[in-house]
Amino acid sequence: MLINRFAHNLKYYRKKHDYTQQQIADLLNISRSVVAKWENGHVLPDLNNTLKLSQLFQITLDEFVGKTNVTQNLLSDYQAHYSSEPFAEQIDFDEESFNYLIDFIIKHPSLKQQLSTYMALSIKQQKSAEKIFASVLEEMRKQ
Amino acid sequence: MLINRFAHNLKYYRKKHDYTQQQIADLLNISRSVVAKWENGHVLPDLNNTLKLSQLFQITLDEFVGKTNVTQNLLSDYQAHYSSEPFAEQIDFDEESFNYLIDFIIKHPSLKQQLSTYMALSIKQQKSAEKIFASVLEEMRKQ
DNA sequence: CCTCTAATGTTCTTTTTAAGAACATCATAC
DNA sequence: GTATGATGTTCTTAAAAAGAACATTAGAGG
Repeated sequence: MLINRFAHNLKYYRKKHDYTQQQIADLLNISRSVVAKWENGHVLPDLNNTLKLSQLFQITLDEFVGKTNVTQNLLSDYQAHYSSEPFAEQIDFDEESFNYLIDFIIKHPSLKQQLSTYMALSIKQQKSAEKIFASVLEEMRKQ
Repeated sequence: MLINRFAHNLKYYRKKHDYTQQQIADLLNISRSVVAKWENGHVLPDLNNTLKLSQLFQITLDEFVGKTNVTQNLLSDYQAHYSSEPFAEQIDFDEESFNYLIDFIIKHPSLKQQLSTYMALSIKQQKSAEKIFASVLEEMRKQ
């Protein structure tokens, strides 16, 4: 979902450059609450402001909206490693979403931490946890 | 002016691909006259439609809006994006565990599916889900 | 622990801008 | 010249975002 990807990326790059929302708002001559709504996925900005933000952060628009496969070089390493079946086909088939997944995790340290915790659990615990996650996610997906 | 550059580029690429305005409109599920207004610099499209157009024409968003200095090497982009703290150190120091994480996800399709579901939630829902996951994982880690 | 302040998130109203329908014009083939 | 497909414009409506005000959170310092 574009609005989510944009929200994540805006927040990520803003913090990376150590700006407050107010500072961004001042630079764009808009209200600070608008920046908050962009970052929380409530609204999308117009093209003008999107372009200005990309220039401010010195990233491409494609990166900003999560279009470019910025992790492609990393992924090609894994493709080489997993060139035998059946995983090669899996990667090829889901390449787009898989890239996004990697990028997402890189930008969400807390998620990465949770995944690390999850991986450190026993298999049995992992299965239990997975059932819980599945239920939670399914209920939320329905809303 | 962005609106002019966009207009010019849209018309150029549409004709290059031999589409009519009606065909573009059909692909985007919008009125044909809207495409005309985009092409004549009366209005700018939203980000969703801009992205769809760039994908349809297989051009970058940056080219579409006429943004300059877009030709960076993909690898250097990747390194630049992740080279500053705290993520550079994280990648450097945790590269092994990051590799393991990727490896783990590839080998657990159900986990990957759940992550995809998670990423498709709204930002608000993601935050709620994350709190639940954190609690569950913390309790399990203690056992 | 509490307090304070800066920073951020949300809601409701207003504003702005774009979408759409209808009409007008242009381009091209015959 | 006509006909038709394609495109351009105008006016109204709709949709989405902006903004102001309020609410909540995060973190520093005592």
